[in-house]
Amino acid sequence: MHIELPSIYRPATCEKKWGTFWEQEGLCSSDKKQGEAYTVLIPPPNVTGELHIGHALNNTIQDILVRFKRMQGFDVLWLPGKDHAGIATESKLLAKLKKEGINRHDLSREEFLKHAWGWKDDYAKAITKQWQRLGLSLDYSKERFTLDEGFQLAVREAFVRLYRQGYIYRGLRIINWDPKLGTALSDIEVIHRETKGKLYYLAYKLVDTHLQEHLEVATTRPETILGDTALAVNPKDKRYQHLIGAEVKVPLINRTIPIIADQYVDPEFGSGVVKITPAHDPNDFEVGERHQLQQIIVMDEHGQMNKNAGNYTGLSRAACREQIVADLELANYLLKTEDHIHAVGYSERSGAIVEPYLSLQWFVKMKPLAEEAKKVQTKKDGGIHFVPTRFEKTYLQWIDQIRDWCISRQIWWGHRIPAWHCANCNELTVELTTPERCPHCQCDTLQQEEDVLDTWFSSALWPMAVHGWPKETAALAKRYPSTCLVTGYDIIYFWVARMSFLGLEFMGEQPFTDVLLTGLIRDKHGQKMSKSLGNGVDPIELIEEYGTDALRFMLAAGCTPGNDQRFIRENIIAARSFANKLWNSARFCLLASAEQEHQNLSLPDTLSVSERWLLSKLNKTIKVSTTALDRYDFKLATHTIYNFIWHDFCDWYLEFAKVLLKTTQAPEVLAVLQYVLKNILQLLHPFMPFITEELWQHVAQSTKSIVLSNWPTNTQANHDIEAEHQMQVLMEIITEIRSLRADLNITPGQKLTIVIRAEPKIEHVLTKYQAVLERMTNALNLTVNSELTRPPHSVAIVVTEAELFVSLPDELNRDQLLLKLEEDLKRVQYELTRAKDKLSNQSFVTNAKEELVAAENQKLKEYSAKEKKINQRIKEVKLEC
RNA sequence: GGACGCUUAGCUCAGCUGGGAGAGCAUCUGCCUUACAAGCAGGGGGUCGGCGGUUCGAGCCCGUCAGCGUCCACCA
Repeated sequence: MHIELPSIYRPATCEKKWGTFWEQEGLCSSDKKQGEAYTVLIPPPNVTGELHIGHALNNTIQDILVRFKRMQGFDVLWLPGKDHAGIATESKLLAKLKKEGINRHDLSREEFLKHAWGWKDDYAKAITKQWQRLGLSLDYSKERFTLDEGFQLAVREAFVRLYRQGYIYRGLRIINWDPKLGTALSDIEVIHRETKGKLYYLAYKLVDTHLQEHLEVATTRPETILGDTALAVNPKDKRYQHLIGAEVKVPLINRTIPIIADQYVDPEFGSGVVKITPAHDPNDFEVGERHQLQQIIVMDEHGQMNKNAGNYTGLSRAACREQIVADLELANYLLKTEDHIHAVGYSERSGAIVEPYLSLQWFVKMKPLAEEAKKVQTKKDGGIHFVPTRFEKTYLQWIDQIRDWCISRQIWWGHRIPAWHCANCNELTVELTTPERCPHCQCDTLQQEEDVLDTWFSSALWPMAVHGWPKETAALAKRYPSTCLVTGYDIIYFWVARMSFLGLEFMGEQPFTDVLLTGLIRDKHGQKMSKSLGNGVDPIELIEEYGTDALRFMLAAGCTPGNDQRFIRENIIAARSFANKLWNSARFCLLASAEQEHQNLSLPDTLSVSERWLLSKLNKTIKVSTTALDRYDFKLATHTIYNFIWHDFCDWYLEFAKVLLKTTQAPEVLAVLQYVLKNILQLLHPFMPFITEELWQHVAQSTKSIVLSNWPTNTQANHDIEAEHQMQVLMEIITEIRSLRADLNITPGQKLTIVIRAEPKIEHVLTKYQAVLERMTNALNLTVNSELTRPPHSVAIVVTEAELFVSLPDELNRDQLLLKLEEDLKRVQYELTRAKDKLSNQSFVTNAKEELVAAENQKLKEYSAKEKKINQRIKEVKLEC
């Protein structure tokens, strides 16, 4: 086999090739293999736009797991899909249409949906392309969409069942209203931000002025006085007890409202008097219910004041506030204003200030679902395994203060609610399929509910619906629950909890075993990436600049589950360097064996020290990285593999190999090179799929693709203590000599003459590796013998089981010889004292673990020996002088 | 008002159940050594946020304070 590899790895040349290869060969399709099921469902990205770096992280993590498990022999399914993302998509699409001069009001529902599906197709395609560029080994044949036919069935089924269970109801409640988009929102779609506002103190005049002139009432939303139907005080508040039951006039409009007493009022806050606006505040709504107060809605669905607002009809919320404040001031109703910081709710999607709004909506009663989930979660060994575990608390916390979920949305892009209103008898019918006649009055004037469902309602069914639920499919039996869900901690409430609730309700089992939470990717200053700040990074741009494998490796190496990660460009550059390093180490191996018949070489039964050492290190690497991956410790896994490849393999072994390949040891070196390279490629493959596949094709003939190869296991030599020790001695000698060179400014051009006096047990190793030692220390005439004595004018270095005597060029001052020895002595003595101190501490000896005490004793022995030798050398040098 | 996280080398971060402070990048010195200058070799750099406690022994456990950050919560 003839090999031509360029000396720099160029990602672009092989990324495209292997992506299509995997797909065409069906290497990533599921259900082809025997073996335990390993199922991962991609969190379906919204079809609102293209993927960002956060997706790249999340998807890379899944791909790593899935490739790893596939190689381990699991029957892996990684299922792709996309989310229709109701409000998000609809608002983006509307903006786009507006730009094109198309007004939503000119469109029929059908026409709009046609546009929406067109939009969906465009973005779905773009996203798939991005997935492929990231090298994701999804089973593309199984892709789902949260609005596809199967989902339509599943959503209806879920809705109807919940309705019949009494868990879904329709009711007039205060909900979060987005006046910009004209739809209701759930509580968690509202983002609360501390906002500077004003607290207005208003005077409400009493009807019976004998009692008191007026009451002072504080409000942050003065425009809502138009909907006031009472003032409330705390029943225990002595200041106001005599006023309970009295009446006041609403400023400006002079409507008479009562003063009521309710526990809800905190006497400590403000004046202890609260205005009650049941139609525009959730708390007031509840107070209103308790006291049967009238509910006056003063705004329409666009946030404009409606006809109940009298003179203010037609004004926007903001304009109305301004006007009312001015009028109040003019009429002396405004006692004072104070600056006030309070939490204002903004719509997650439109950014509009959310209006608490009385409205007829559909809800899911969450308590019973949440309680079941809590029961399961708090059972010993039960529930979802969160990684990191602290997020279990987050999940339970939400459960404990759960409130009903408003699921109806006044938009078009989504699952239409399967409910029909009868124009004749006014009854409501909830059915799986469109009823022909009203079951109540038999008329045929049924009208389907206009509202659609919250996107997250269908997303909540993801783990079931993708496998065909409500049908009892084989896939469902095999793939539910899925093994691991990888998602951001920011959607635990939106998604994870709701999947869990509905999964338990419909399947009786949690939808996933593990939930791995990833964090956000922030910019280098720790700022959240956002479009408005312009500090985001495009994964595709990174891929083009550094390659997919570098991006993936960087992401994995920087990932600590549950924690945010900063994007540091230097890190991806380092990852690219690593890819290049790997590339060149493979080149070395291939070039070395190019002259040989390049077959799959088998490892000889007996190996030399350096080879045994390398395999021992490899086995440790396999062991550590395998368990790390099983524990979702991507940092440890990447770090371990990186370290093995760069330092053990490249820095040490390949340098040894350069010499050994010219000796009789060559055949075993070649076999080991090939064996280790293959293992390296496999270990790295989940992280860097493209480069490893490319190189695999050059190295191995055994399998068609590295994807199909078996994950390395520890079958070869296990932890080889003897070889590790002997290699350690060789490395120590080399490092010491190099260090000496640098310390004494001996240029590489100057060859050294070195004499090594070795203890008998290591002598044969040093002899065997004499040529290696010579090359790596740039020495001439390196002699190994147990009988050698120190030549004059040489530096002595005492290492484990050997002494080195390095003859120095004449011009070097003899004092430097002494200096070196004395420094060594100091170091050794420091270690000695340390060990002695520890061992003389009786408490340490009795309390510490046995191994620790033994280790200290061992040190004491070794360093004593070294100290003796060094002192001996010092004496000799001094005599010479 | 609750809950949680972070604070370790100039930068970004690891440090598993307590037993001698680590990596990558950056920096300094010397090398274009026949895989790789996106490289090689050799260095320097940290009172692990402060204080107190437990322990023979604390980056790690407990308490407390400070700074930064996130989530949740109806306080007008």
